[in-house]
Amino acid sequence: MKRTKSKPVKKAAKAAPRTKAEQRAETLEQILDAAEYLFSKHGLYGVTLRDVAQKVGVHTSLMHYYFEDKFALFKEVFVRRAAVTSERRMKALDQYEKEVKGKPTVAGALHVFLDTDFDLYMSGGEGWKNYGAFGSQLSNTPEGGAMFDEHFDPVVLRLIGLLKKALPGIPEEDIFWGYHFVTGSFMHSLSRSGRLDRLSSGLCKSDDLKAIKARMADFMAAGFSALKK
Amino acid sequence: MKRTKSKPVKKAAKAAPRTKAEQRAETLEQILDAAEYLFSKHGLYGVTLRDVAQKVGVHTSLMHYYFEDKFALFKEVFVRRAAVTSERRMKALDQYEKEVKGKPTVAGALHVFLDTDFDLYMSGGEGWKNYGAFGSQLSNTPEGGAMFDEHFDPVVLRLIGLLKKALPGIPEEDIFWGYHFVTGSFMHSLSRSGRLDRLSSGLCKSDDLKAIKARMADFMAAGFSALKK
DNA sequence: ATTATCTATAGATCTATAGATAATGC
DNA sequence: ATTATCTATAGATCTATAGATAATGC
Repeated sequence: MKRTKSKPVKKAAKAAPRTKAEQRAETLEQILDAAEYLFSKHGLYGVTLRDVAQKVGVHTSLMHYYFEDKFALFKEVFVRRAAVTSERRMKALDQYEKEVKGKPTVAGALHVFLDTDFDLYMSGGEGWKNYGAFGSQLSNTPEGGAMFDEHFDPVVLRLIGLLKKALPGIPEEDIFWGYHFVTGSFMHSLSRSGRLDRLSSGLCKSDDLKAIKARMADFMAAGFSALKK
Repeated sequence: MKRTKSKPVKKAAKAAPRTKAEQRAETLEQILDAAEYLFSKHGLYGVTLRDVAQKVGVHTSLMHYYFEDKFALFKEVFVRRAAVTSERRMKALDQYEKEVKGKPTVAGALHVFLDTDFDLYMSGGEGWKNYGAFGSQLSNTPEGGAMFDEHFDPVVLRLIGLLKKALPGIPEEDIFWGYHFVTGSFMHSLSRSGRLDRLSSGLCKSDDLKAIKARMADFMAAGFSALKK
């Protein structure tokens, strides 16, 4: 199963970068973008450093100039945007709690947690879409586990805290299970795998994040209410 | 990131198989089991034919005797159990519809669809658990899409049909979106990634399919009810 | 003077095939 | 006589490094 190689993405007539620092930053970003795209399609082991270099339009050995090895590149792809989304969500949850004066609802907290990220993936450009697919693959992977923990657990625990406040009668483990369902659906949505398109004969498009955002938080909030026995 | 090689799994003192057909079947099964395990950990590209051969305890070239190439082996791992689960679920849904005399409920249909499979993964032994992790990785992958479609769409459309009956007022696309959420959570559960264990400080175990089965169908059924506007 | 990029290449896999050997089957 | 398994090996990558060249920086 030979994969079709993608065309180099580097601009033919690149405006000469002024300083070395700028050039470094530019090349780094191009490498990370190319790697992100390729990893999102084929995973860590399905991409070679040569693939990445070719897509950027530079020599393979440059990969080792900027990154220790392939796994270091992979981790950097993960970390680069993980910091952005975590911070955004954390701030949004802080603000939400302030707005509701410490009395959150399940639907409210879920809307903030999910919609904030959906907005980012919807309007952040190709890079963020690729990152979503990249992360969704990783999330169902043993290798991915540890990376998610380190970078996302703080925000997730922030959300869990709000859900506990909103659901005082519910056993803690039920809230974790509820979150487990939420994150599975959310990650699957970011994969935009195209399965739903074929399953529904085109009625729904799996890359229609707007449609998903419009439904997901309320769907899940209702689910939480079913945990009350 | 060198992975630790797993020990060969072949019995030291294997009871000599009687016929060639039996021997063939036995070896095939060992190869598929080993491949299933390894693919579930590292994905298609993260496993070499040599890895599989070593785990079985035979020579690499035997892989090519039994399978055209690596992808053929991968597909066979997928197909082997896909047929089993699809048929089981299909029968269970048929029986359910008969029992309720053509008047299904959302919760009822989801319980049959999900619990039937959870039972299989819970009591089917190591092989089925590995297959669950294998499939969950695949489900968020572009490569996986097409394979799922072919083998699972019929049962899924059977479920969708029941949900439509149970929710006559709801637009068809909402039902597909609801299913999208269900399958994301379900597949994530089969990954048993261990993330939830760490997130919840051990309160929940991601391989506790019994706990998931006890909550998921009702959680999702409540979610569907939120789609009514 | 320092840093970004490329050339050349070693060493380690990996896939796949041809052909030999060992075990079952009439 | 046929089929299961192994030996040996070709050819194609892949990662990683050493050292050269080209571009910026004082």
